[in-house]
Amino acid sequence: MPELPEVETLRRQLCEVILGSTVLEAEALDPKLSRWAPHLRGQVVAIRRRGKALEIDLEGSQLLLHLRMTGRLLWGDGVPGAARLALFFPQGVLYLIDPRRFATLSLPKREGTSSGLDPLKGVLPSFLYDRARGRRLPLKAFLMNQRWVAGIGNIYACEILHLAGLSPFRPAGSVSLEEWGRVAEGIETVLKEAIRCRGTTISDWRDLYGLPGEYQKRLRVYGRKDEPCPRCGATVERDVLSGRGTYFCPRCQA
DNA sequence: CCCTATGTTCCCAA
DNA sequence: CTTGGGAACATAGG
Repeated sequence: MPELPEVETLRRQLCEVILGSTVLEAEALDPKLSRWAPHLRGQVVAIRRRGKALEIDLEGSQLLLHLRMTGRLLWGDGVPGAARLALFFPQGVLYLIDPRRFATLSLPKREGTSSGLDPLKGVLPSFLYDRARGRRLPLKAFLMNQRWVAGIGNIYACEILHLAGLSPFRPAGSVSLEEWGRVAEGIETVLKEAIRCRGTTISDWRDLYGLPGEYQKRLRVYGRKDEPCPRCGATVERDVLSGRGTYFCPRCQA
């Protein structure tokens, strides 16, 4: 579920609640995660976001948490259904909830240059142009590949391309420098606005306190098949691209 | 039963 | 070796 805005929302809320606090005990409710429980102890020294993943520094260890499709973090309030992990703090309990059990814990790899840019730090059109040159994969698949820009998933890719007025099916290598400028602007506009809205709740995304986000009210095309395009009034279409539902306006996304 | 789902990784063919 | 597409992972809901 979570893309960059949702993970960034969680990161900020986790900093409010557990940064500097101490994990007294970790309990793996899902055996798939039991090997990590012993590593989850001690003071929380830092919480960073790497693309869609959270990197958590504890006194004696460093772990990378990726929520994948249905992972959620919830602060306190009794044991929720589909809980896979519980972290006990003096002031409350943090649960990892994940019905499909795709979420992963791992040891972060130290790599700076080979991982994708963080879109919140600014993306240069020339960087995108250079990386896409000669590639025939669809523009939307390029944006969703975490190796170039890290954090964009299916919903926000659709929204960014609508704002930029570009077809998701365009070969990435055919996009001009001027058009990449519109993509870069769309990335910044959409992701920052979505963070201000605390993410997009279409089915099950909730923030750390169980509250839904607000960005679903602002979606331009995602989930709006057969509705009018907010820019030109043409009918929004849905197609499948790289196995993912893809929403776009056939008139103003060239 | 069918299809769909905010993600990543592995396998395979070109 | 590189590129891009599709299946797999596991579960719930329409």
